Amino acid sequence: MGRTNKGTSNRHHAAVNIHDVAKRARVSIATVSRVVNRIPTVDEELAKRVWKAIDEVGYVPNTQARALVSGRSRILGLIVSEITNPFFPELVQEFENLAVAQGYEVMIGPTNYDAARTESLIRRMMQRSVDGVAVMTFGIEEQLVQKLVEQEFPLVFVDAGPDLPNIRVLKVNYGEGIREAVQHLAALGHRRIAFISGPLRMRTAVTRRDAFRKSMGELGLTVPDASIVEGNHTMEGGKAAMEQLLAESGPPTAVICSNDMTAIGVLHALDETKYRVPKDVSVVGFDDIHLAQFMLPPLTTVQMSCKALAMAAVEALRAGIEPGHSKAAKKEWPIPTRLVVRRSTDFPRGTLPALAQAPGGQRGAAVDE
Amino acid sequence: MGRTNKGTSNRHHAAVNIHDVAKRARVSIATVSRVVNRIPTVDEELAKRVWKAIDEVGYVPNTQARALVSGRSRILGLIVSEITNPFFPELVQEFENLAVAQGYEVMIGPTNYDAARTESLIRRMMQRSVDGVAVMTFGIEEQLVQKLVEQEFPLVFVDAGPDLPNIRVLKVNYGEGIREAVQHLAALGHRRIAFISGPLRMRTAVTRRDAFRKSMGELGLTVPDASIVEGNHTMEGGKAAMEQLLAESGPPTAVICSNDMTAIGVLHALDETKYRVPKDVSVVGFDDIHLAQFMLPPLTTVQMSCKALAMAAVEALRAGIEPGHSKAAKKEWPIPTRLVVRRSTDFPRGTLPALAQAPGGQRGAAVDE
DNA sequence: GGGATGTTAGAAAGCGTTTCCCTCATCAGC
DNA sequence: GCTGATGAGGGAAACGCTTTCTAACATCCC
Repeated sequence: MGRTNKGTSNRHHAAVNIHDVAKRARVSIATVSRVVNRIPTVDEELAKRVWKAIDEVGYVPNTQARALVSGRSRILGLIVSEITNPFFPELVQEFENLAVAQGYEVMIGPTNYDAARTESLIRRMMQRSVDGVAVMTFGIEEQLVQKLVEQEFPLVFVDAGPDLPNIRVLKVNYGEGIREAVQHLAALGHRRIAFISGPLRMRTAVTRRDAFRKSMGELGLTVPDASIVEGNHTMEGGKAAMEQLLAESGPPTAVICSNDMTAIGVLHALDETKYRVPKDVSVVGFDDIHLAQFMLPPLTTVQMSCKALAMAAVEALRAGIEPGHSKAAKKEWPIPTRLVVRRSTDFPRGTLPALAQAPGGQRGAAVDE
Repeated sequence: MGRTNKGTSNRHHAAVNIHDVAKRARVSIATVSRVVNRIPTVDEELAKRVWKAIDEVGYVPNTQARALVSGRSRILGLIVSEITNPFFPELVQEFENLAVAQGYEVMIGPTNYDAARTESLIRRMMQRSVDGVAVMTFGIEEQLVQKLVEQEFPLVFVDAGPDLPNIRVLKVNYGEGIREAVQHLAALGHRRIAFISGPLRMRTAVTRRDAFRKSMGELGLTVPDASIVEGNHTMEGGKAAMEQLLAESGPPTAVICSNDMTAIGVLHALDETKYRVPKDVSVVGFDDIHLAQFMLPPLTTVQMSCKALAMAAVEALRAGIEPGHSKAAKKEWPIPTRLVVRRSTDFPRGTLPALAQAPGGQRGAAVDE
C-alpha cells in the first residue's frame, strides 16, 4: 500500500553518479574523478569532454562518499560562547560567507558557558570529522579541547591557546581600543571611571580588565577595587553590575563595559534611577555590534571587527588544513580594535569644557560617520 | 622532512572501526551493526558482550560511512531570513537543542532576502543530503524551494506552503496577538494607530498587516492608507518608516510594528524628534525577542514563542523523515501569539484615564512579570 | 521421526568516491 | 632499431558501514 516508489523522482533512486559520467564521456571513473578534482595530469581535450558529460547528465559528486574515502569532510567547526549574544551571529555570518566561498560548510555550536554542553559539542564535531575548529569564545577551559588537540585537528583560538604545531591564535589588541576609550573619557574630564568585566574565569575577560587597568595607570588615574565589578557578558549581568556599583560606591562619572550587551544592561539600570546618560554617567561598550548605534543614546564603543576576526580565522584554519596553503607557518594573527564615539559619552556634569573640545568636534577618536 | 606521521596519535590512522569491535566481541560486523542500531533480533547476552567491546575499544561509528550506505545524513536544514536579526538566533538555539536531542545536526543558512544566495544555500543542503528542511523565513519565493519539493524532501514551512504529502505547515495565529495589541491600544484611548509592515513581497508581512486591518475594523477604527508604511524588518527600515510616517501625516498616537527590530528603529527615530515614548507615541513590537525588555522604554510586544515554533518544526520534520513516527498525517501545526505589555505603551497625551485603568493595573493583556 | 516453520547470526554485496598501481604508448638517446 | 625514461589513463582496491541473503540450528506438529 501507499506510494510505490516506482517513479523516477524519488531522491533515493534518482542520483546520477560518477559511473554515468564515465560511460557518457567514454572514460574510466578514475579520470572523471581526476577531472572533477582538477588534477592537472589529464589531457585538456579529454577534460573538456568529461565536463561536457558532467553537465549533460547533471552530475553532482556525493559528499558522503567523498568524505568517507578522503577522510576530509570539508566542514569547519565554529564554537562560540552563545548564539543569542548578537556579537556572535555577526561573526558567524562573516565566517560562514568566507568558509562557503572556499567550499566548506560550517558546523556552529554555542558552549553557553557549560562544560557538559561544550564537551558534547566537541564530540559531535569529531564524529562529523570536521576538518578544523575555530574556538571563538570569550575563553574556554583547556581540558575541554584536549581531545581536539590530541587528535591534531587544526585549531584556531582567540587570545590564547596551547603552543603546538597546528594551533593558531588570533591576538586581539584590546589595549589599543581600551586605551582610546580611557583617553577619550579622560579628555572629557572624567576621573572616576568604573569597569564592568566579563566572568573572570574567562581568559578574555581578564585580559580586557587588565588592559583597562593599564590604560588608567598610564594616565595616573587610580582604580579602587570597588570600581571594577564582575559581569557576565549579558544584559542582565550588566544591569546587576551597574546596580551593585551604584549601591556600593555611588555613581561613577563613566563606565566602560566589557561588551555591548553589558552596556545595554547598564543603560537599562541607569534608566531606572535619576541618573541620565550621558549627562550624569557616560557609558562605553565593547564589540560594536550593529545594535550599538540604535541604542538610546547611541553607544560609544570599542570596535572589534567581526570581519577581520572571521577572515583571520578562516585563513588560519586553511593554513592548517590545506598543505602548502600558507608557506609561512604563521602562528599569530593580530586583530586591531578602535574606539567609535557616539552619544553615550559626554562631559561629566559640572565640568567646564575648557580642556576638551565642544561636543561634535574632534573628541579623541573616530567619530561615527 | 616534516612530521613523519608514524605516531599513533594522528587522527588519520587512529580510528577504531566496526571490525575491531567485531573481533573483540567475537562476532561478525553485521551483528555489531545490529547492536549499535538497536535492532531487536539480537540475543540479549550477545548484545551485552558487544556493548562491552564497544566501550573497551572506544568505538564511535563513522558518520560518513553510515550516511553513504543508508542515504540518510542525520542533518536537518534550517533556512532563516537573516542570522543577524536577534529573533533568529533564538529560534536557531531552540531548534538546535531539540534536533541534537534527537541525534540530528543542524545546517543553518540565511537567505538574506537574496534569491541567488538562497538558491546556492538550497543546493548546498541537497549536496549534503539533509534529511529534511525547515524553511523558517518571513516568506520565500516558491520557485526557489521547487527542487526540494521535486525531490520529495520532508519540508516544513511557516504560514503557507504547497499542499503536498511530505510538506507540513506551521500556522502562526497572528490574529490573536495583533488583536490583543490593537484592543490594548484602543482601551488606552488610541484611535490613530499606524502600522509598519515587513516587505510586502513576503507572505508573512502581508498576513500580519491584514491581521492588523482586521482587528482595527472589528473595533470600528478606520485605517487610512497613509497609516500603513512598508518597512523591511530591520532597525534601519523601522527608522525610515517612522520618519516617513512623521513627514507625511504627522505623528500617530500609536504604532504597531511588524517585528521588534522595526520597533527599535522606531524608538530611535522618535528619540530624534520632540515626541516621547510612550507619552506622545505608543510603540508595539512583534516577536518578543529577549532584547525587547531591555529597550528604553521596555517594549510592549506580541510574543511569538520560539520554543513552540522550534518544537513544532522538529516534530513535523521527524514525522516526515522517520516512518511511523507520527501516526496522524498531521499537516498543520498551530502556533499561538499573545501580547506582552511593558512600558512603551500608555494613554495618549491629553486623554483622561476615564475608560481605561490606571497604568500598572490590568491593561488588557498579560503584563510582563 | 521427519518435514515444515521460526529464529538468530554470518557472509557478502553494495553505497560513490579517491588513489595506488600498473599498463601501454610515446619519445629521446645511443 | 633497441632500451629506458616519462606520462597519461584504466583497473581495482580501499574507505566503514547497512542490509539482504543464506545457512545453521532449534522448535513444532502430525
